[in-house]
Amino acid sequence: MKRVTIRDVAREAKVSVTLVSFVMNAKRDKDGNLDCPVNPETAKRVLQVAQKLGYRRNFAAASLRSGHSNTIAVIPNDISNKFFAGISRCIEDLAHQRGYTVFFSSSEENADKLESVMDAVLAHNIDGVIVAPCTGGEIAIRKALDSRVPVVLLDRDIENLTGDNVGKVLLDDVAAGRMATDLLIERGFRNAEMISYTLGISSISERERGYRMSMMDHDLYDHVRIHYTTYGDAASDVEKFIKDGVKRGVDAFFLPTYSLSAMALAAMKKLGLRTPDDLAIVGFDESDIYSLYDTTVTHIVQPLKELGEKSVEALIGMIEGKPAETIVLKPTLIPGGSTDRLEK
Amino acid sequence: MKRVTIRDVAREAKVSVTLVSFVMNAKRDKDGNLDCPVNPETAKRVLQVAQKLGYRRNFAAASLRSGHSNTIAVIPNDISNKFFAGISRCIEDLAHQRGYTVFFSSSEENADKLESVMDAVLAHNIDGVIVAPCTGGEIAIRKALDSRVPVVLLDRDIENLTGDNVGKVLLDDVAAGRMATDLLIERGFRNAEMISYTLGISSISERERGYRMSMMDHDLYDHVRIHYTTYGDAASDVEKFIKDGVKRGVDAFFLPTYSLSAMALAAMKKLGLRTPDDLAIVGFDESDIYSLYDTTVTHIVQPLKELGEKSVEALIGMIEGKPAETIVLKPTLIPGGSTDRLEK
DNA sequence: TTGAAAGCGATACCAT
DNA sequence: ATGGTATCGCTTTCAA
Repeated sequence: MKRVTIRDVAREAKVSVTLVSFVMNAKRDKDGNLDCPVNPETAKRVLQVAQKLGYRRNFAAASLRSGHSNTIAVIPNDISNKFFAGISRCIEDLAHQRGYTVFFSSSEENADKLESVMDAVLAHNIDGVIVAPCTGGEIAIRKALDSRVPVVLLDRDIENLTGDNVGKVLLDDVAAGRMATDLLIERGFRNAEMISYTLGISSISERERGYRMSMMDHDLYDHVRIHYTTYGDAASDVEKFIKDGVKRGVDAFFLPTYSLSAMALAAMKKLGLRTPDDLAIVGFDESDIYSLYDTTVTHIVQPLKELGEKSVEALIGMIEGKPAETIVLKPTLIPGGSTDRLEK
Repeated sequence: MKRVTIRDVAREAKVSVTLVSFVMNAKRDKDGNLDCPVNPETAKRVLQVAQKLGYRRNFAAASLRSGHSNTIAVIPNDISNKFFAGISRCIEDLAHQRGYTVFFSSSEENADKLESVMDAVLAHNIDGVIVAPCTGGEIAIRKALDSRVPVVLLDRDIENLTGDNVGKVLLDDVAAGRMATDLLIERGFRNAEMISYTLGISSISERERGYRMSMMDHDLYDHVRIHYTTYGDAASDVEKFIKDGVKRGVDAFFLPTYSLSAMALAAMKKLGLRTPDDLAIVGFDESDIYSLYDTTVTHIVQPLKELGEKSVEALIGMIEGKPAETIVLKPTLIPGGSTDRLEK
């Protein structure tokens, strides 16, 4: 089955290739009419012939000639991460609806991988990129900007990256940290500590900032303590932090990512600690485990759908020449049993 | 910054575009030498100039001319599904290593969506497709085959789809169903039932077959019972099945997918039932909840890495002209507390 | 080992 | 409203 080209359609419909091209690119307006300078009769005939012959546009040719591809790339830091799995779907839905194809490729929290993905992206004439940058990702992102490809930073900010080709869709991470800590304090857990990653990523450090601010506001400066770990060491470190913490009289932990939350719950199970009796817990992001753990877990959720959709809108806006936007969305706190006030 | 083309490089290096093309496409052999009919000196110069000018191949042009794209598409039924999130990464790693770019797009368990994704895929000159078909996906897949694009069916079989352009990488689902049921019976849970989807998908119906076979082997024919639900109704149906089951004296349930497992555990929590005391449970696929639930949950895991890698290998093999393969991999059973033998 | 030139299949510009 | 044609950047003969 040889490939059907625009020329075959033109010949069969007895019109020029130009006409066929017009028709194939015409968008339907709300009345279902083709909005292009073509006689409706002719257009209909072309459409029928195209259908009959099984014509399919050759993207490579279109992209080569026009310089754009109607394709955007999404580069999460980790595709198997529940947060991004959810967001991906929203991004894809909206982008598709706007006539864009979406291309996913994870950076796996690695700057070199991000750079190689970015090279592929640029080689593919991709019109715009949504990226959750990993540490050191600035170089790769500047490559895109140098090639005049607009970028939306999703979830993680790089502060000294700005310009009319850089949009941002972020969570109000300070508010998230504050919310979590405020709740703990209000419920009587005044000795609340935090476990965090030494990742150098804006979202996490802002959550830390929120925690600190809340503690200060409540005159608990002396109790501020953030324990740091890395991806590799987290499992054992978290267990250690919790064990030591309980010994020292810590009554609550705030976990600013899903992975830390899961590890904390696992560690508590292993250590035979119960929540909120031995330790109150505030986790992050949505997960089945929060509702199925021995006690339901209080956690902070991000507005996935909005994050995804806003980033697509911002990106397509930029592709179409609108100025870059920075959008900051609010988190929500879902209370569970893990922060119930203790009877004294 | 205007785009640098092969011609710019040729001019600067004082060679023909042909030479540049050769050099840019040459693969390095194990000694690091470029395997192409070009003087090593010249090649080196070309490479340097390309580097200096910041040359990047224009994929659209290459693909238009050569007819292939070194790109494969992966179409899972649900990208936010943990099983596919894990497998995606393995697929991407290996494909990338083999010089292919990977393109993900979910069918969301919807035949129309699959068809539209497939259209996009075919329009993009994609060299091959790995797909986990949803019900009714046969039409879309035949489209690919009609265009001579090789396909690998991953995880789910369509039996009457065969040919030298159709590879298959599947789990031995009958064995999975058998394993689960054998374990239950061996541990004394003879009144084991199953909850399943009316999806018409091979993997699930084969798991049912395994369950039935095991029950028959143990002369428990009278106890065979499979409850059916749909995605939409699952949450409430599962709860109902479990509640009724316990009343009727059912002592175990086998849940043949992750989502059913999660819902069963949630339902039990809600109904105040404990495992294995009130009901033994065998779940499917990996999840944090299996280790963090009140009692650890026995479950069956699929060899994600192998599934991913075999499918890439099979597909690339077909792209390069090798015959199609069918590969069936074995599941593993991870015992947990949810099937502990009850003291009488 | 090197180069010239012919397309791949669209789009875009300029005519009509 | 419709058509002619140059062109996008590369790969691929074929010839030197």
